[in-house]
Amino acid sequence: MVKKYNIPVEAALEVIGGKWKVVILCHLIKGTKRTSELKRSMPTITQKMLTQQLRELEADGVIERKIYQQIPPKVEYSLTEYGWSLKGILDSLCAWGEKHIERNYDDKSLVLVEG
Amino acid sequence: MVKKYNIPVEAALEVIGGKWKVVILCHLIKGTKRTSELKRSMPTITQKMLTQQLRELEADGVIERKIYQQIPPKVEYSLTEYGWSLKGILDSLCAWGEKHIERNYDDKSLVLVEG
DNA sequence: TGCAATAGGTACTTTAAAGTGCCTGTCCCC
DNA sequence: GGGGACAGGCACTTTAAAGTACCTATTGCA
Repeated sequence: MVKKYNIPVEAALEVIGGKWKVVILCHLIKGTKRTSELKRSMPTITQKMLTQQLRELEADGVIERKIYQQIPPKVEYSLTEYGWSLKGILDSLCAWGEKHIERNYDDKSLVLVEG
Repeated sequence: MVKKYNIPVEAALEVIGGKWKVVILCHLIKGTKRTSELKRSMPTITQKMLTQQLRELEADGVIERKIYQQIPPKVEYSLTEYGWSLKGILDSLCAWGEKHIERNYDDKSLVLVEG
């Protein structure tokens, strides 16, 4: 039985919905990142959630995982060509988030960590 | 204590995140809608979730609630000016969802209800 | 007279998302 | 030889999101 959508946008939400995926993609849009770099960029994500979300994004074809056969392990994540088709959405979301903060808080350093 | 964001896009997700808000906004972008119209457009949402999400969107200033003092009750929802600043994001999300379905399914009528 | 339509409210329960804690293995450095 | 960096896996638990069920009120209509 195939998943049914009442409106096509639900298909997009299935790929980038949830608490972390958009954030991860916003980091990867700035360039290829190692697992540990991503983790440092997202201090509150757990190792498990990071791996899980990366796996799902990979399964949906929007990111790519490159393993370097070395010790200690090195794994890099980057957007696929298909993932780059999300760039417009991600850029707009980031910009809107900034404007939203400016609109709602006089001093945005109050809401942005290390801001 | 104020909520802290590690990256501004998190502020956007707080407003339009979750299972229903983007879908609701995608309907309202087509024009003002009554509660019952929204409900009919989203057959699987429950009355409670619809009301709850509408209240939150209203509290965030992206939609407006207009009550007509009549019996039976009539309530209309529409985007506020601030809500319209989301138009670009919503349009792109809808378009991406459509392309994603076309990319992943040969026959999109299989995944779109009443499609 | 009894039901449908309208737009909810509220208490409770379920389920899915997210988080915790502990485990692997190898190499380098102190 | 103990600890950290690296990239996870796995079992379990917690919490937040979502869903169910039942309640309000008024009017018109069959």
